[in-house]
Amino acid sequence: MQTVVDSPLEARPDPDPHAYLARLNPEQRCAVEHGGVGEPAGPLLVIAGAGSGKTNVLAHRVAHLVAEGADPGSILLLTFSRRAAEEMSRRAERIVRQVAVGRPHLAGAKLAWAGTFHSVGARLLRDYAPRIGLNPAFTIHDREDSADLLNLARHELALADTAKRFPRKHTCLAIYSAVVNTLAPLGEVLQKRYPWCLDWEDDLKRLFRAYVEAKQAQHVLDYDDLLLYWAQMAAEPALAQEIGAHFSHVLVDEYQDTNALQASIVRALKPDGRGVTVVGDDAQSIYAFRGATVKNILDFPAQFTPPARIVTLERNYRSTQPILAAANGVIARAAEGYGKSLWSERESAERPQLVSVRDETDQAAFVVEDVLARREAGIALKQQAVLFRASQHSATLEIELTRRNIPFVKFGGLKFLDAAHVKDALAVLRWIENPRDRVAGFRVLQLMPGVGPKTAAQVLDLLAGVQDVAMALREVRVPPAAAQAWQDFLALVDALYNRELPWPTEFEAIETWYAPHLERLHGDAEVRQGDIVQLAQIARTYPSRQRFLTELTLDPPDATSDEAGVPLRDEDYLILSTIHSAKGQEWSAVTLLNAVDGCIPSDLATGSPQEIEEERRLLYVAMTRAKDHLQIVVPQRFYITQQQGYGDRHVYAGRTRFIPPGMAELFETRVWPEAAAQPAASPPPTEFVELLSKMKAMWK
DNA sequence: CCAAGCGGCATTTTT
DNA sequence: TGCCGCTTGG
Repeated sequence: MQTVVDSPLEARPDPDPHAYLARLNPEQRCAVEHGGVGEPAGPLLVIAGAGSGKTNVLAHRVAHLVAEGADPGSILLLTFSRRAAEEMSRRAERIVRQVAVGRPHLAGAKLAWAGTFHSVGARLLRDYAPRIGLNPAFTIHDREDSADLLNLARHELALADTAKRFPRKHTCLAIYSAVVNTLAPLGEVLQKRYPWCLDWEDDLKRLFRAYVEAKQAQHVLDYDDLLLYWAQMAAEPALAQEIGAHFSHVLVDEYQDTNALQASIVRALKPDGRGVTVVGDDAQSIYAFRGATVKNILDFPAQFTPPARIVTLERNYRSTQPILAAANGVIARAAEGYGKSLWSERESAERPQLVSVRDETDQAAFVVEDVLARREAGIALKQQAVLFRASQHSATLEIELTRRNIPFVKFGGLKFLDAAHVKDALAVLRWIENPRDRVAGFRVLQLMPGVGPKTAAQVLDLLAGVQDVAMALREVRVPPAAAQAWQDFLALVDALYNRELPWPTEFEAIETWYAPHLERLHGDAEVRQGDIVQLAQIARTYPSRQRFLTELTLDPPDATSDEAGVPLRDEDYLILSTIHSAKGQEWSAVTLLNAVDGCIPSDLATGSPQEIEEERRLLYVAMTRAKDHLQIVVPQRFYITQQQGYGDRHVYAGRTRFIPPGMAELFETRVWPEAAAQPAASPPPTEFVELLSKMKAMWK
């Protein structure tokens, strides 16, 4: 941890130690300088419209705090994604370096605590584990693992075979997670969001209790635990003081997307709000489904006495004025929210386009044509993004891009870590790391032929509480069919436990062991083997097994591309992204797919007025990603899959309700393909082209 | 006790 | 349509 000497600054006069402040506009500067020198100032809320230089302001504020004497090691910067944390740290550190001229103690300042709520939570919990009765080597379960563990508990409680259908594992987990993240009682959550599960309230309670016990017995934490334990820890008088004092300043980005639990953490760290800065935009709140609540940002100022200071940033540096006008039009029709109108000095004659196409096939063709045209005009593919509401909506386009050999990278949606074979390989590693992890063990054991759930459970029971796992495994009797595979497995376990292979080598041993199983279990073993190789490559970039497992779970690779492996950095590729994953980003040109009712708003989200409002904000977020060019594509015919009443279904859907006819003048409307030009009145050209001989010449 | 085959059902966004 | 989970055959 870097410490800044808290002594009077160098006597040598600096030309202008605050030159970095000159780059900011008055409101930004207000936010950056809030509080001045000395004791941490009172709470600050920055309402930062889209593209208003929010990242820049936050980075400048951090740098300013450091320049004014704050210890960079005691600044806590909480962001929404790791990407955002890295970007923010990079910028802040760069500004600090500029300030550091003549002040050597600032030169190497590093932000020690920048990350997502979850990753910071994980780090703190490992540090404090011994003091709260947690095993510091705990492993972290992702959503799938959590659901699996919940499922094991569900079966043990015999809730699976009730006459009426008990909620499925993912539903159970969603309910559990909602309760934890919203800090609301189970009954209320069921009433509001899962009314069809109301009958099961008591059984769910039993289930969740068993789930919590299982996690504790197995030294496992799920995503929610990282926040929950942190919140509990920070609220415990014995620890609150200490943890709170550890951080002189707490800055939270994207505050509109935090949930009640996260807000409680911030409150617990800094009960009087001194040193707290939160930044967000209520118009961009799009994570209610994850328990986020706009209330957090709306109620923030009044939580404190005196209330938090509010600074609003409305000047947009990103988009052209016509794009902003259209986006403002969408959000102005919202039912509620801070009235706020972005403005920009970036004039342009080009209005955003509403492009009407026949169906999704045409939509894909249009996008490809247009993207290529823009690239010809000098806008690199990387500067162009195609956005959509749901991950699968890009399927048709992905096929077309692949067919036309246009490289792309897709953000959002699941993928890599959810593939069965990737999970298999990781499960081995996780089980070695934490032999009590039943989900991991259960999965690994069943990889062997002849071993099913029953045998696996028996083995795990046998291992429970045993000190020397490798030894205990030797005592296990397995069905004859598993004999050979079992020997190989024991050899692997021995190698991993006793010989203590250095870290990345460990993974190679697993790779070798897994290969034959992969071959046997999957038809397309070769493709999957490629993923394992890629996983091994990723593994190599981490310093230890624990870091690898933790960080992979908390920050899974979020991009997938058409080829195995992400294209090289210097290559040019088109960006495909869900709107959610596009948050905080910007591109020169943005194309939004499927702007039809049923898609935005999603048919699945039209239950309550609040849900519909969130869909509106989603559209707003998508539109405000564009700097220079914005196109909104409206297919006339929309293909629906995965809906009741199966089979191919085309739905004739209208344009999204968020762009009603009254807004037409804000857009340029366009139809693609253009109506065919009049059939040529002139006679067809008579010139004869000799192609045939060329064909032959190719093979000469 | 395992693996394969069959029927029922669902929905999206992610740390 | 494809996943999940249950039933049946070995």
